[in-house]
Amino acid sequence: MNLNHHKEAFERISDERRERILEIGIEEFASKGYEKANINIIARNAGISIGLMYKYFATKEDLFLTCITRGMRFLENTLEELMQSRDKLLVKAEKLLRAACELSMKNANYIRLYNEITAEKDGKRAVMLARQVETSTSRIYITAIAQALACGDVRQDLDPRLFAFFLDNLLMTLQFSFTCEYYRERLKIYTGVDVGKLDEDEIVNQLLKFIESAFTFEKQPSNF
Amino acid sequence: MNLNHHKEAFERISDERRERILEIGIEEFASKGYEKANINIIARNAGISIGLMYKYFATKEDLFLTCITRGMRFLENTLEELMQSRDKLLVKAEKLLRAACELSMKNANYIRLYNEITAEKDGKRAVMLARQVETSTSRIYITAIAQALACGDVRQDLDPRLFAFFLDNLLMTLQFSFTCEYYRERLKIYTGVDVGKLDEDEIVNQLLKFIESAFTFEKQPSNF
Amino acid sequence: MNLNHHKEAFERISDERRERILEIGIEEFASKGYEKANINIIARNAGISIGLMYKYFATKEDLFLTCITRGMRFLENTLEELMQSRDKLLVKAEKLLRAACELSMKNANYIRLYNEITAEKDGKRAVMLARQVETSTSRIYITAIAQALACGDVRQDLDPRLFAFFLDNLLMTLQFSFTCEYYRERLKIYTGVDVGKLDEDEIVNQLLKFIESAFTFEKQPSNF
Amino acid sequence: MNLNHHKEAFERISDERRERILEIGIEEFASKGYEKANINIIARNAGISIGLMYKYFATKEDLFLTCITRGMRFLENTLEELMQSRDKLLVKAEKLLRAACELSMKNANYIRLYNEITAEKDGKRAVMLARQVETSTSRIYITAIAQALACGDVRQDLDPRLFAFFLDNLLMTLQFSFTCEYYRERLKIYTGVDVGKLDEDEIVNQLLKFIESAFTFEKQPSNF
DNA sequence: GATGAATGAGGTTTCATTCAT
DNA sequence: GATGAATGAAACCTCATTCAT
Repeated sequence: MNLNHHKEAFERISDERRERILEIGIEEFASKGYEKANINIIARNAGISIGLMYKYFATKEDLFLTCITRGMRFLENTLEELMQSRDKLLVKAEKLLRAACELSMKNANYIRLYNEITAEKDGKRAVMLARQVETSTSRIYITAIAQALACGDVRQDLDPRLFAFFLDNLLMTLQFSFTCEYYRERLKIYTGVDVGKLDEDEIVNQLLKFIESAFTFEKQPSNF
Repeated sequence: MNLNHHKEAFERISDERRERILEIGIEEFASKGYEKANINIIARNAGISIGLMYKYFATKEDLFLTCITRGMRFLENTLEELMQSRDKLLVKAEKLLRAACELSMKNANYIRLYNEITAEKDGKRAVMLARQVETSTSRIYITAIAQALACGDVRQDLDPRLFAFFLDNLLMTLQFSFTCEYYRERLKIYTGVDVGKLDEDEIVNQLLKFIESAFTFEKQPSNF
Repeated sequence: MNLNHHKEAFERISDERRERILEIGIEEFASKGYEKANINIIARNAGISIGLMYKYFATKEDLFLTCITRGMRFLENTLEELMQSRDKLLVKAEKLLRAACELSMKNANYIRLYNEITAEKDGKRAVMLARQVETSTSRIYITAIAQALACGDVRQDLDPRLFAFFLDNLLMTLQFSFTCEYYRERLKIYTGVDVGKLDEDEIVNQLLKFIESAFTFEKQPSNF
Repeated sequence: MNLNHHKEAFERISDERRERILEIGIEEFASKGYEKANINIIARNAGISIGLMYKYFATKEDLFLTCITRGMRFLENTLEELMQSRDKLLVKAEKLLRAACELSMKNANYIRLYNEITAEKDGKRAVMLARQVETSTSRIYITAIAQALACGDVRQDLDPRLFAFFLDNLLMTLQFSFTCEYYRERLKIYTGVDVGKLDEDEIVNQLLKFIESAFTFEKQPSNF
């Protein structure tokens, strides 16, 4: 699995230029989607010639993949930082949710980019992208839950892998709901609240309750 | 909100042909995405000329919207049928999860199509699509949860709208995980199990636990 | 020179339907021009099927030519009627001008159709059209002027053919100026008067002066 | 009123290429009309790719408008040069007529292009084109006639705006008659002379008489 | 005679990619 | 290294015309 989708020349340029190209690329791909994004426009907005762009990236796809790598690494780093604390799982979960809100404000494009790749149709590319993006993230979640399980902090009948999966599903959709057009409208429909007047704290609090109960309570035999 | 995106002529043709066009269209849009889908290919595969296609639909977008309407209505009907029983909420939830699995086998393309529209980038179209797709669904969930709340079947501190939202998030991602390339690989990474060898029952069972606890247990004061 | 551009079947239908088809056709060709006119729309507006249209006319061009024939014959008849009086030339001229105004109100589409054919680019079709439309008209003008010349009603140094030509040029452009989009705006620019507030009588009076002097006064030797 | 209908890139290319593109474009539009003109053919004939054509012009219409602007500016300049002399009106008129003949030989396509726009059916475009083409021209004529009126060189009862209008009508139709297919055949019919054997001088001379008398003689009371 | 569903060639436009300078 | 002019395949869409019923 090679994460390098750029040519050598791209490594030799100044950090500033490299950042600018990726930032502009992410903005374009996140706001228009892969197909509608225009590499000529990215080059212009980044202040370099299209010819130079092709000195850095062999194809549009390679530029896209490099943007993805960059964006997803950022999200991953944010996650890693949060999760390496010694907090209990649900404290981490709360931090995660708060961080998700903050990311949605400050780094919406990274999340939109993530949304774009979750809709990838090409089988091979989807597999490659998923491995690149999800491997490390999933490990972090699974490990944390496994630890919590070992400590007895969570219900003993849960499967760490699957509960990690459900947890990430909730986090992912929450982030999409704060940043991506379709999901934003969907959230509005569910809450009945107009966009902009959304009480994000209330959502986080309720989701926290949801997760907390899901993770901690085992069902007792009942007629329920 | 007009759900009719076809021309009159489309209503006059045989059911068989109408179904065929939509089926082929859904297949194309679901497998390639809107931009890469090719209406010439859809026409050819549906066994009609491109000119005739344009007698039925004014634009590629209209064909797409008609496919969406068709696919989403199917999913909605399936949901409605399930939810109109007098079962308790968690029984319904289990039925939902089982149905989601079945849908993913038999009607994968409908779900892939849904996945495609959740990545819509154009603001106005996203809003239109979300309203068309989510309005009825959200109402069904919210109503069911509100009833359960009234009956005391679920924890009293939950917000029906938000819990409906979380529930649908879990269901939606589950379905994507069974049908869409990226999500499938992601699920594989989380479970560590090779695609095809997936024990879907185990996933459903765990998710059911997850949901059940989330919905029924209120946290008691603790040092947790 | 065959003026029949329709199939036999077109002669066998009721006058009413024949009139309707031509009227609608003239409307479409006059308002959109030949290329943009849509024969399917003409059929629909005329209340017949497109198949039947092709029973009456072999091609779009044939329909167009039949519309032309019809419209131009009407203009020709109007002219003939006016000119067969025993009035002096300038009285006829005045009648012509008044008639031109009236035609522009009541039969604008015929004149717009005439305008359309004056822009014909295809050499052969242009020749055919000109012969069909101008032959009789020109003869009428030339004859009238020749008679006036013989009677001594007009200056003796004029060439009847060329003065007929100039006269018709003035009449034709006047009619275009009352009915065709470009010429209407052009007239507005020349007169400085807003469309609709145009004093058509004043224009006719001035043009009459213009023509009268042109036709009647011979230049005397002068230092002018 | 923006006369710039090209993209920036069109300004950066060599004069030679710019001229070639416009020349070829004018040729195509003049000979086939707007609808039938084919930009792929224009590009090929101009020796550039279709992609490059679209680097210069956003749409077919923009290319057309740029051709128009170019052609009409040429005609306007020619007129301006002629009319800025201190000659008396009728001397100018004669020069105009002679120039019209010459233009018809050397720059027939410009006049054919003018003919094409006079048949414009779309209201808004017609208005825009008329303003672009006729504003300056009309002013030149009107001013010249107003001056002649002030000097007593022409009859005192003429309206400068309308007589300018009539004069231009005669000039315009004369030019069309020398260059445009339909009008050429029409002229042939009026004169009875075969194309090519036309005595243009005789036409000009007669038209000069026509105009001269129209402009200089006031009708005296008569029983005419 | 009458219908209108069906055809498909052809035109406009986009944009990833190349390459001479 | 850097430029950006140039390419051309490919997609959407229109509409004159055909033909089975």
